[in-house]
Amino acid sequence: MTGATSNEIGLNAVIVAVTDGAPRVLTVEREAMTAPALPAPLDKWADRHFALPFGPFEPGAHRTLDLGVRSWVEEQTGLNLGYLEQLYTFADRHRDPRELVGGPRIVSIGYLALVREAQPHGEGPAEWINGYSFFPWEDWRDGKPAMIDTIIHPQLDRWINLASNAHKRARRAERVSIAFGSEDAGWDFERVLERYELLYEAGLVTESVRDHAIGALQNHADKSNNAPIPLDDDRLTALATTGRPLELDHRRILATALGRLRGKLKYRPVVFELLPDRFTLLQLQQVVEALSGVGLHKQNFRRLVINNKLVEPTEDRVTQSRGRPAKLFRFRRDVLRERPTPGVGIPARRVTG
Amino acid sequence: MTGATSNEIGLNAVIVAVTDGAPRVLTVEREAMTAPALPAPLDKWADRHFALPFGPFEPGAHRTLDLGVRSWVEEQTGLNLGYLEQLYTFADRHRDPRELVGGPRIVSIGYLALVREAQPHGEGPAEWINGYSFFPWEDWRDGKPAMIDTIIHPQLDRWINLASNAHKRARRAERVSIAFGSEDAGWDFERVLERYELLYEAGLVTESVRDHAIGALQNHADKSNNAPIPLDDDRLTALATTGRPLELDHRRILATALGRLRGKLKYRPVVFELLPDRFTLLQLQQVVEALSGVGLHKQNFRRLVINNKLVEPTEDRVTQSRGRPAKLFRFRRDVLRERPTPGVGIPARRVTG
DNA sequence: TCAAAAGTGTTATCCTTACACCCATGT
DNA sequence: ACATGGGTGTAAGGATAACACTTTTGA
Repeated sequence: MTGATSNEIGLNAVIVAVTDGAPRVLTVEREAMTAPALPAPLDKWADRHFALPFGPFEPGAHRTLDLGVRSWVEEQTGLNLGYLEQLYTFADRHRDPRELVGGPRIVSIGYLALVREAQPHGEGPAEWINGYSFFPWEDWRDGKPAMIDTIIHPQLDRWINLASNAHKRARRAERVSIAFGSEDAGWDFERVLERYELLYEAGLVTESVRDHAIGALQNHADKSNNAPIPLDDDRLTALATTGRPLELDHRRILATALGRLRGKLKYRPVVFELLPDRFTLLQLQQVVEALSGVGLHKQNFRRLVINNKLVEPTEDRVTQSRGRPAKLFRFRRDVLRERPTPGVGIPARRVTG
Repeated sequence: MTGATSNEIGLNAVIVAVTDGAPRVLTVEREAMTAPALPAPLDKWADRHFALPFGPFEPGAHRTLDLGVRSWVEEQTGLNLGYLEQLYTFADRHRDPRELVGGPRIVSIGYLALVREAQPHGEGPAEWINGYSFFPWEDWRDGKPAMIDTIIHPQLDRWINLASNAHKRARRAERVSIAFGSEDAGWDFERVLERYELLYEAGLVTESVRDHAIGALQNHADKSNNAPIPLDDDRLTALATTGRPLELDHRRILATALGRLRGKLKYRPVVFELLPDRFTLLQLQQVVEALSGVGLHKQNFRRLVINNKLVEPTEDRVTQSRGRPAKLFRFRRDVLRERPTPGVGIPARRVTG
């Protein structure tokens, strides 16, 4: 039994903005907490280590968790958070490997914050990073990413076959087909977390190799007699393409956030938290596309948001645009009172890939 | 500053079953943590004090939070939980009033569990209680509860007018109309938490009076110069009809659970966790009705679940029924693989009230 | 004049809702 | 026979998705 017997509460914030058509996530750089030597194609991540912003929960100072997050985010980055939502509380054993050397169990309460633009931060080594550099398989705006068929699926198939009996193979196959789609199903863009967890379990993300190396593998389901996953060239190539790692289980927290945000788009008007007061319909569409990771059908998108009375036109028009000047719209706050679930709707373009 | 400077982690479980057409919640009875003298119509709650089951999080013994919940629930009640989902983490100052006398800040991680039937518990003073006795205004199966128009709305209107300026009154009015519906909006049965919080703030539930009496009012927004809410006869009558209180903020946790469960019905096949392996469509409908709190249109409900391929018929039929024997159906697990959001759909009957 | 974007119109199709009706069994 | 619940048919209305097309600007 390696379990810690005390615990500590931390707060983690996933702070999201959308700029230049990409979802950006605020990260902080810091010295690595745990840096085992990693095999060659993964050493590109060896120099700099990024984490989600985090801070302690101080019961004496913080009346609520929300206020706690707001307060240290402002201190650390100068950002004044608008929309803020509790995500999930993470507390798995060994999520912080310092437990292995006597450290306490760290319970982290994850938060999702949306800010209007990626202003530069106040002080401290914070940096806005494109969200899809952590999840390259999630961005379908230019069609299905090739890596899904060339790399992920073959590796997952191999992982399925490494299970120790037919029943376990079937379970793995079912999970893969739910998470990554199949003939009859298709891609469900909300299942970000399920996909990340599957890749972690299948040993296809850097964190998985790292945690394994230091004896702190998160998912213990595989203590069973499943065959270990050989670290051969194919798997190494795969590992080099599955995106940028984060410290501890922060990429899992980020996956939780992206999945939640994608789900929420459909039934709550959260996009507007990321847009200026007045915006064009194209801007609105591009923000939705950036977050949902799918390309949208322009005409139908416009009609949906207008028919659903989510926005109202203003008198003004954009001038310095490339084509015909667009009307500026604003969010119609009254929908909140009128409709139970005022989301944006995701009329996806047919995927050509 | 009355803030505690240390904290402790607890786990709370909302354990739900549906029996005899009512959603049941497992509660434990215990000596009151805080029992101020309450005005007359409220003393019916003075004898016995109920709370949600809770237990400590033990980092040494519990590999994950989920496993922690499962383990002490089994110990305390003998129940073997099936479906289990993390709800929310509660940590507001004074949520446990023992903080006022030097106790630590208690951070509670709330869980929702669904069990197949309300079997009697193992040991300990646990009891299954009808969920709507905590939220009488949430049960619309026999039409709109009269109390909404006769009691809640008048009292909320009064509360709106107690705000100190026009802007605050407008904010309150908007919140009321979103939570409780209005001409253009209607009742959104998922907003259970918003409604409970509004009633708490407006001083219309017992907990609000209790917490005020001991100086631990949860929502501090009203430290402002809003007029206090007079505790006159009308308000006392209202308080006597707004349902059974729970210890601490457990009714808030319960409201969170019910809201989440109602939302989830629509896009995840969670109902089946509450039903036996094989069931009739009427049973299925009644469970959905019990949870969502609305009556459903029989024919359309049947077609929806069948067309959506959520269930498949078995060979067997029920025999001891009143009318024609019904086919027994079972959950079609394959939908999980086939459709992204396999929920039940809520084709409500027109409300006649 | 052309590219780039804004914006309109029109279908086919599917899903939902509502209503009407018949069927099988126990009392 | 009739009450109770099981079960089917159908048609109207609305929302969505797919398509084709026009308009207004800057370069």
